[in-house]
Amino acid sequence: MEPVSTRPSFVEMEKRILQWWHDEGMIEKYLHRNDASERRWSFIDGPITANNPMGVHHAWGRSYKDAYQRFHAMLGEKQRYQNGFDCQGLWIEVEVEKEHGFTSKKDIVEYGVDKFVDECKARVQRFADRITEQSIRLGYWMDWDNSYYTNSDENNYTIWGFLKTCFDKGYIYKGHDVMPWCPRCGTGISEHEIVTDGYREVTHQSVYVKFPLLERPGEYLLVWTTTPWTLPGNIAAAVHPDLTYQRVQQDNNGIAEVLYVSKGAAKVALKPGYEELGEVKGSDLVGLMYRGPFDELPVAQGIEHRVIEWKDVSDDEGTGIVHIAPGCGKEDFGLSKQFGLPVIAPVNDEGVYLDGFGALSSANVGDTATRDAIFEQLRDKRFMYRTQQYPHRYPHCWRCGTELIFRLVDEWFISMDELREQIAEVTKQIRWIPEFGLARELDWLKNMDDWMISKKRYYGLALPIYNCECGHFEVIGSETELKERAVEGWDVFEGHSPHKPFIDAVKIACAKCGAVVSRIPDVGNPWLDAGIVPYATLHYRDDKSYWEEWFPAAFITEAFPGQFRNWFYSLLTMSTALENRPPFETVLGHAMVRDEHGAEMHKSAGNAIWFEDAADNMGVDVMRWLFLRHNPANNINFGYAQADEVRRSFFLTLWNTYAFFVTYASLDGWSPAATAKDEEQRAESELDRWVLSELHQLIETVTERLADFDIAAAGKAIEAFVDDLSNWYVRRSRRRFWKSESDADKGAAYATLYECLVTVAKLMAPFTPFLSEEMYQNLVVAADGARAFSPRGGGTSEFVESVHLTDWPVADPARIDRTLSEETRLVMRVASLGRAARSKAAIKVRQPVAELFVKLPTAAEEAALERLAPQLLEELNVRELRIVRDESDFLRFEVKPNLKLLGQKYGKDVQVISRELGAISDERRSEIARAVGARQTVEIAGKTLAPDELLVNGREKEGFASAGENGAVVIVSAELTPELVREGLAREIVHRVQNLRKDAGFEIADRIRVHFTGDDEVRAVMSEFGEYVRQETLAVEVVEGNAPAGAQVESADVDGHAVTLGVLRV
RNA sequence: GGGGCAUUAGCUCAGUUGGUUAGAGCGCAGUCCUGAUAAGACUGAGGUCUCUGGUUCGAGUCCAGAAUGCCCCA
Repeated sequence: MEPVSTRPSFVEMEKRILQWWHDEGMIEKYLHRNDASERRWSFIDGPITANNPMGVHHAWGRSYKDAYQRFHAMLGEKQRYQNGFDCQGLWIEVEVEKEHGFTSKKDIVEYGVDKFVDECKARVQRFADRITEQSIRLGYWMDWDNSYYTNSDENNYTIWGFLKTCFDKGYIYKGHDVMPWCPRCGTGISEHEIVTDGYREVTHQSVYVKFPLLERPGEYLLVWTTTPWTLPGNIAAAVHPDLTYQRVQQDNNGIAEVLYVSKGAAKVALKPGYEELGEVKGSDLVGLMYRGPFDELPVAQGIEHRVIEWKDVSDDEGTGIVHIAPGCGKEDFGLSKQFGLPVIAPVNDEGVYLDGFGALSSANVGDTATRDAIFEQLRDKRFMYRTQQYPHRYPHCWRCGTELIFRLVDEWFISMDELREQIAEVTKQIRWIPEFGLARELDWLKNMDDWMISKKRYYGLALPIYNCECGHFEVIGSETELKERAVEGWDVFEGHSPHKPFIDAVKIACAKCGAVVSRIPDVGNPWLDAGIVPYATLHYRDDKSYWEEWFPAAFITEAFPGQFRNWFYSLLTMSTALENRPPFETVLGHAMVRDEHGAEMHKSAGNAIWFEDAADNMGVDVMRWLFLRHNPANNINFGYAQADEVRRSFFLTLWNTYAFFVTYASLDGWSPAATAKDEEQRAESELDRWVLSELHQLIETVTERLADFDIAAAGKAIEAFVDDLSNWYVRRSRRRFWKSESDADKGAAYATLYECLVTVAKLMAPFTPFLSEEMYQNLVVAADGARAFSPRGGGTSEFVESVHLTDWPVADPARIDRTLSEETRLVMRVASLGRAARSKAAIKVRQPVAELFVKLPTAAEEAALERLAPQLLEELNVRELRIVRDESDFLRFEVKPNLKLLGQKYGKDVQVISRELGAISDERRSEIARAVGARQTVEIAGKTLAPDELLVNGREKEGFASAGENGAVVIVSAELTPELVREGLAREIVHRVQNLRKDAGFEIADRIRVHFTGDDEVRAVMSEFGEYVRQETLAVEVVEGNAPAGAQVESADVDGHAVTLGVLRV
């Protein structure tokens, strides 16, 4: 074994191991270790967007992906290890547009769609390569040469097949509707994309407008809108028929005007100073005709404006009279169909007014100048009432940030009418972690609209929809079908991927009228690309038996914000339509990464942590541990402070235990080959038996928690074990390792600690692949123990060169002794109380005390403590343990009602019993305590109480240093004899000599000579305990007198005695 | 506007079917332990368990309402 530094650099270690893995082809060996296995575990990777480098938030999900796959690999299950990249869609187009400084779709067309699409593909490849590198640095072991790309032909054609199935079932239709639209990107944005990512708080200049009533000169409807650009599209005004409206009179520059406004809105909407003339019902206004604000425009000729009724009108904001522009709002469009209203669609796909809008034509609705021009016109035409700054949440394009508009368009949809229920049924067959995921998904399914699958863009799935002018449309389901149906352009397309522009060269003949039909120019919604993955990557089209073998996925995991309506939704929808089966059995969702103070990470805020920086500063094992031990349902506060906490309190604790082992085992020339003969001996050590019991319980727990997708609990169990191992097992066993003779007990200690360390390395391999490998290489491979060691003590036949090629540890029930675990827990608790008692008595632990008195609630605990007394006495530096059974001079008693039992039995009389017990005398209390101890009944407040209906606790009396909890009381005798004081002084001197050795930089095995001077007491101590000091400090002799030159010397006051100590290496 | 979740120490969070003195980690103060330990132990300071009402012998826990925050859907 190589020496182990106690000042490790985990980052350097990771880089060294990464290189070693690479040199040895270790990933390949891992990927194929279970090729011959009959057992399968199917994980499907949700494609990561190959549009930017990977961030630390991706590292969270990828830590889960890697850890669970590693776990199942160690279980011997065959896997596919296929990573995926999401490679098509608007997000990539937007970035490529930015690179070129494009501002609109026209720029793309001028540049050339073919070149543009090629650049999108190139960008995707660039970032896929980058993410691959980063993932490898994370220790993520995947079949990197076999990653899937959603822009692949297979992925696209499999979606074609899905769309064809939908078409055959009659789900596909062309919709004519008002949809959210991004004027910059020139495409519709589906509601799936808006809901969370899209809404932002903005302030708009809203406007109150007067619509003059035709039949009532001088009277006006007051309407309000936050989108003034829609006013030229106004057709109607809607009121709630049951709402009360006020007629008010107000002076406008000397002219009295009568305004209609809902009663509830009047105060907020109206300018101050008006006279109430009366009230009318909304239904009274219905049917009134008014003059529109832009009636002079060519497009408005012949349009009549009237008041309609609409139950959704409220007067919470605005005026209670709603401006209706059917070409500019979803509900408005619905009303136009209901009332047979005409529709004016004012803008083109760039948000620019069409011809026929007078001075507004060619103006962009996104410009404030356009808005101001509209306001100016309203003032000129005396329609303006007033404007008002209005803050509200408004949808924006989730990719480019432009404010969306609502626009009448033709888009293609998958109808959810029939699918909705089926998807819900499929969804219920899946295990959702956290559990609320199921409800969340079902809620989405219940409320979602039809799936808008078209996008008027360039780089994406070519929707295989062929829409003939005769009204007939068809969906092509595969490349072969397209070839068969092609009537022209196949030669142009052949050899290209099914992307624009080449795919568009292919035309088919209309099945109905025979006309030559082009593909619709639209591309597909990118979630189609990701949702088809369980089919496309598993050879659904060309190898059904392979597909059946791996479908459905046992497990998927992603960050859940957004995915309920994105990836999870598209997976469920597509699989339901194709096979009516769940595409995955279990889904683990995790929350978001925040900065170390809980704030959202933003590039602009400067609090984002780059993956590479985190890897180079905290190390990826620490990063993985941070993520994996966290409750996935909660956001994680991620930063260097948290990382350092993990590194110090967990990694270093484990590492130092490991370093301790290697140091002493090397010193003693211990080898794991000796394990077998140590086996018998260690059965005799309570400590060995205990820690092995804990270890095998740990194996059980970690195995079970990982199998149940609860890796955080597994991680916390490992942390707890490492803490016990270091702070109890090693601490209590230290002298066994340290003693100079190499006896059987020492061998047992080495064998035990060795088994613990090697097993923990394996259990941690899915979490911290680097640290585990480092420990395994040194403990097992370097020690040539791979052949000789197995946890069971026998020899293994095969040399296993990496921890990641080993089998998962199996718990040995024979090793588990739960009673011993509990008993040791009791000793630890009593030790803790003992330290507290010492602390109260102000007697430091180095000072021996004569007696420790312990009162325990049960006889079983008393027996256990007596049996394990050596551990306790040594830990607390006490000569004798005295179990206190009856009330004694040290104790007084507390007697309390057992409310849980008494409450159920006596109801409100428990108050009487409680009062009575609180008021009894000390003598009576002692009597009761004795009676309860003897299992006798007790009379309280006229009730006969069973012993278990009272709780008796011992408490210390005044004047004794003690501590207690849960019925256990621990007292130390504070009386120190001169002999004890001298021994304490001897121990103090030993401690100081040890520190001098350390300060002098001596090796652990170095022999020294100790020189001392001091007063009579010191001299007496040295004559009595000199041999003890010598042995403890590895001194060849302890001599009185000043140390020679070159010695490490310290003069100090030790417990009131001036002492000078010097140490010299011999 | 509708629905869901949350609110516990300075910060981040646990808290079992309602039960006796509400916990942990970090941070703070002091003491101690240590030839593996940059770790650890003990003690202390720090809580109107968001508020109001109700059910109950008894509420951090159950119910209703309010406030605040987050999420989902309009």
